[in-house]
Order: sequence, then structure tokens, then C-alpha cells
Amino acid sequence: MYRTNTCGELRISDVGKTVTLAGWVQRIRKMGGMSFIDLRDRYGITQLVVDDASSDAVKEALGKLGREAVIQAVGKVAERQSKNAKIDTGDIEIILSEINILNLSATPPFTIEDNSDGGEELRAKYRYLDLRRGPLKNALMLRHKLAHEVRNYLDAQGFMEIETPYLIKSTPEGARDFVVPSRMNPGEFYALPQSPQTFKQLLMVAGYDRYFQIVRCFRDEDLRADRQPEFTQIDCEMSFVEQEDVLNTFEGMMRTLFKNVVGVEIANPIPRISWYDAMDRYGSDKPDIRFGMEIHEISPLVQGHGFSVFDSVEYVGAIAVPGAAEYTRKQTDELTEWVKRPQVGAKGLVYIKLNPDGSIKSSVDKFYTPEQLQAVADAMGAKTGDLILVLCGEKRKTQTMLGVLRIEMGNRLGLRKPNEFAPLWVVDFPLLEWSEEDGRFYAMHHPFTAPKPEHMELFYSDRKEDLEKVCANAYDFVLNGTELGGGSIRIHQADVQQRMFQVLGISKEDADYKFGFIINAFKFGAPPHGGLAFGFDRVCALFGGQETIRDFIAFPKNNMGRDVMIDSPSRIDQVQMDELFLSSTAPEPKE
RNA sequence: GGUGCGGUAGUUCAGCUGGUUAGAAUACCGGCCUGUCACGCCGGGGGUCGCGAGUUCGAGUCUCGUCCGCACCGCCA
Repeated sequence: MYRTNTCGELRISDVGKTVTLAGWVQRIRKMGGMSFIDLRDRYGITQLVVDDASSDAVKEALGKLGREAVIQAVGKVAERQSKNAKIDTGDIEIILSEINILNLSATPPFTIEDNSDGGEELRAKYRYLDLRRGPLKNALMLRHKLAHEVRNYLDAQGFMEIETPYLIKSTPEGARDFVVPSRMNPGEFYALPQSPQTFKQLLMVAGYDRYFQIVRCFRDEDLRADRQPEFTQIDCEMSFVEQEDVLNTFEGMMRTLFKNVVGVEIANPIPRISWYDAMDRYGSDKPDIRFGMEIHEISPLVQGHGFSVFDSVEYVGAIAVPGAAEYTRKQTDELTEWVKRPQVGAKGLVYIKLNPDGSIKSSVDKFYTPEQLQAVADAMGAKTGDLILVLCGEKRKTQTMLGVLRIEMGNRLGLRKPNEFAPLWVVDFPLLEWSEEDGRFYAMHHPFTAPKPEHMELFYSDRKEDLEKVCANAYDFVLNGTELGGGSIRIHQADVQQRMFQVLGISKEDADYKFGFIINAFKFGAPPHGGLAFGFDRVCALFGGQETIRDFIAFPKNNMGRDVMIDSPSRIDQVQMDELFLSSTAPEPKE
């Protein structure tokens, strides 16, 4: 037996016991006649003591030790003379009678401490060392705990976890597929799933009316702090349900996670907002509702007064920033520059200051009387001391910019409190999205999403305007401005599905080629069904209070989709290429 | 595909308008130290200034190119 205890469990009540610990040397403090070793494993740190009374063998072993050496330590638990309140085992120490060096370590390239001196790149290269550090250990423990709670909850609700294949068929609708060549089928390729969407629907046809899976998904798109090429979803599907049933089930899941993992009670019920309201009021389909500062359309109040900038546009909208009337000219100029950056894309910014003394000062005083500006303020519910910020242009674009500005002002004013959790269901999404570029409709969610039953007539209309109005039985779970999950009630009738492909401009042949198996399956008694999927990595990051999901994945990829530790992707040799009938026109690898 | 920031000791960084032998902290090695817990003190070794070209009497510093990292835009049904 290598150890009797872990490095995190011994307490004052264990004093007098002879124990054996095993772990990594965190640090050695040599004081001359006596030395201390901090021994670390994933459970904690325990202090070991070597002094003059120690055996020669122990003293000799001590001399050979360096940081991160793996040792087995035998000794007696003793109460410490001076305790350390910073660690759980700080009341005790082990008086060593034996040290067995199990393995020495090279000097690590960065310090294995909570606040490491290593940069990101270096830590990525030595991920297995980085994972020894407290913050990453805690992140992975949180992930495990969340996964465990998800399984418990869904199991209790009668869900079965069923695995679906990773080698599937490319369906070039949506994100790019990762593709895998098939040796036994020359010239043909598998695709890795972007989600198990079609398989879970087939499981519904098969009668497994409550399915879930914590499953890896793959998308070959450019990456971000919250986007990895392979990521994990909590993927769920239910039969004989309506939207209400799905929302209730997963509202319950999120409530349970918050309660059991971080001890937080979230809103009950979770508020709902239609996609249209979300866009109009927050300029985003994933609003952060921890603070107000809602967007108001003020076009009718400001158009027709001779200010050509406002008169020439479709939409004028504004937000009232609480208590910001005291912003100086320099600050409003800086804000103007901020909204003009390409990331926001506004042409300019109009402001109206509701000064504490009751006066009104704006950047458009030439065109409007104080009474007219006051009317704008009143219509928005803005108060004395507020700063009204106005943008104008095309409706949805301007709303989106106001949404970005709203979030920025929320950040600047500290209104986005990290310890506050404001969940929200966004519902009633448009079913279709018109692409001006391609001159066709795309499914806003995916092509299996069902139109709302009351919109079925519109769905069969040939007029573009009608089709744009069709709402989907789709829903997103949003928390603090982050989309954590989404789903829909699916189409289960073959004729409706065919109509969907028709609207999307997918020919019958094309549909058969890409989705023939599911169209066919739906002929054999497909039950009404629907589901959703949560981005598990994002859920973890959010519970862990981080923006980036990378630390919640044991072995993540970098910005370029590379694993710098194993140095992948990499070239394969000619034999492998030939075997797979691949030829390459790729340039030589970069030095 | 694009924008911004960064690349100097094992590591994290400083290094001004171009100018002697490129510094600090930490880590590492050696010595001293019996209650430390970021121990302390003394000493030591350690540099292709990402790479390539250019400007210059002279480049870590300026210019161009290139590679790498991070963040963002496009993209992500």
C-alpha cells in the first residue's frame, strides 16, 4: 500500500497516528538543523518535518529532493507548534521516520503554485504541470460535480444516457464539418458531429422518449475565448412534450445545479421574453437582465424637426445611463470614439444630459428645444442626473449597437455583478432568416425546428414577408448575457419537413442525399418531440465565474485550433496518405 | 480573411529621443541558519533580445517581411 491517507485529510484528532503519505514535493524550507517539506496531492498539502532527531536515511533523502519530486513519507502525526490557518491540515505535521523517493523531477518550467509565474503559452505546452495547480484542479472538480449533478437530475427524471456515433455523415448546413477519410471506402469521408441532433431525433422515433448525453461535439470554425473546436454539450430530447414541458424540465435542472453546486436560489419561475422583445428592449438575443438601461425607440419624437441625420434613417433609439449626466465633454467624446470603433460600427453618438440642476444639455441643441428633449427623457422614463445616449440607422443594426453600448455602460458602471445570477428564457424566435447575400432563407435554429402551430398557414405562404413572420417553437436559455443552451420542438410530420426543405431551397434530391435517413424514419410513426442542448463548457465557466472556457477543459486547443502540448494537428506520412487515397497540395509546414 | 496588443535570462518583466560590458525579481546551483509556511542571509552560474532582410559609423530600440501567442471582428444552422 502506497499510502494510508491523502495530503488533505489529517486533522488534530489524528495526532499520534503513524501514517504514510504519497505525493509531490511542493516546497522545501531548510532552516539548518530542521527542515519542512510541503507535500501535495490533489486533496491538499501536508507539512512534513525533518530535524536532528531524524534518521540519517531521512536526512540523506532530504538532500536529494527537489521541487515536484514524488515521494512516499512515513511518520507520526504531531500537533504543530505554530499553526497555519491557510491550509486545512495547518494544525498538524508529520514527524518523518522514512522517506522513499519514488521519482525525482526535472525543474519545472514554471512554478506550480496558485499564482504561477508561467505565461499562457508555456503553461499550455506543459498542461499536465499546469493541471497540478489549484485553480485548474478546482475548475475540473467543478466540472465533475456539475456533470454528476446533471446525471443525477436527469436520471431521476427518467432520462436515459445513450451514446451516439462520432463518425457520421457530413451535412454542410451551418458550421463547417471536421472530416475523417475512410480507408475501407476510398474517396469517401465521415464527418464528426456538430451535435447529435439527427440521432437523438431517431431515438425518439425508436421510442426512447427521454434521452440525454453529455457529449463531445465538433465545429471547424474560428475560435474564441468561449469557443473550442471540440466542446461538450448536455444534449437532451423528449417525446410527447410541448415547449412548456421542455422549459419546465430544464428550468428544474438549472435550478438544481445552482442550488446543489453553488447554493444559489435562482428566479422561480425563470422569466421569459420573446426574441422580438429582447431585440427591441436589449438589442440582443441573449440579454443581460441584471440591470435595466433598456433601449427605447424615440424616432417619432425626434424625426421631422429638421435634423437630417435622424430624419433620414429608419430608426432612432436610446438608452438612459443612470447618474452619468456629469460626464465631461472629454468623456462623451471618448464614448463617441468608442461607438465608432469597427467592433461597434456606429457613425456617431448623440447625447442628452439631464443635469442635476434641471437643465438639459445635448449635442443637438441646435435642432431641438429643451421641451422636446424633455419629452424624449419622459418617454424613456429617464431621470434627472441621467445621460441619454442616442444612436440611429437601420432598426435591427442600431438596436444591436445600442445593445453593445448598453453592456459596455453596464460594465463601466459596475452593474454586471459577478455574484448575481439572472436566468432568462428567450422564446418565439423567427423560424427563418433571410440572407440578402444568397437570396434565400436559412433556418435560424436548424431545419428540423417546428413552426409555431398557429403560424402554420404563414409557413405555407409563398410571400417572403409572410415567411419572415413565422415564429418557431424554439427557445434559448440565457444567463447574465451568455447563451448557455437552446432547443426547439421539432418537426415530426414528413410533409412539414418537406415544406421546410422547400422553403430553404434544398431540392428533394439534396434533402434525400443529406437527410434521407431521417425523412424515411419519420414515415414510421415519429412521435411529437423536442429538446435542447446546453453548452456544458460554458455552464462550467459561468459557475466558475470565468469568461474563458479553456480552464474548464483538461486539454484544450489554442486560438489556432492547435494542441501545443502534443503539437497537433500534424502531417501524416505518405504511406498513410496513400492508404487513405489522399493527395496534398498544402504548402510545407511553417518553421 | 481582417484589426489590436505582445515575443529580451528557466520564468515574469524593465530597458527613454538608436550609443560603454543588456538589468530586476523569481527560479536554479553552492554556503550559513532548530519553528518555517512567499522563511531569512551570503555567494554563483545563466542571454541567438522570436526569425530574416533593410536603414545606419552603430539596432534589443527605427522600417519591411515572416513565425508564434492572446483578445476581438468576419465566421460559428
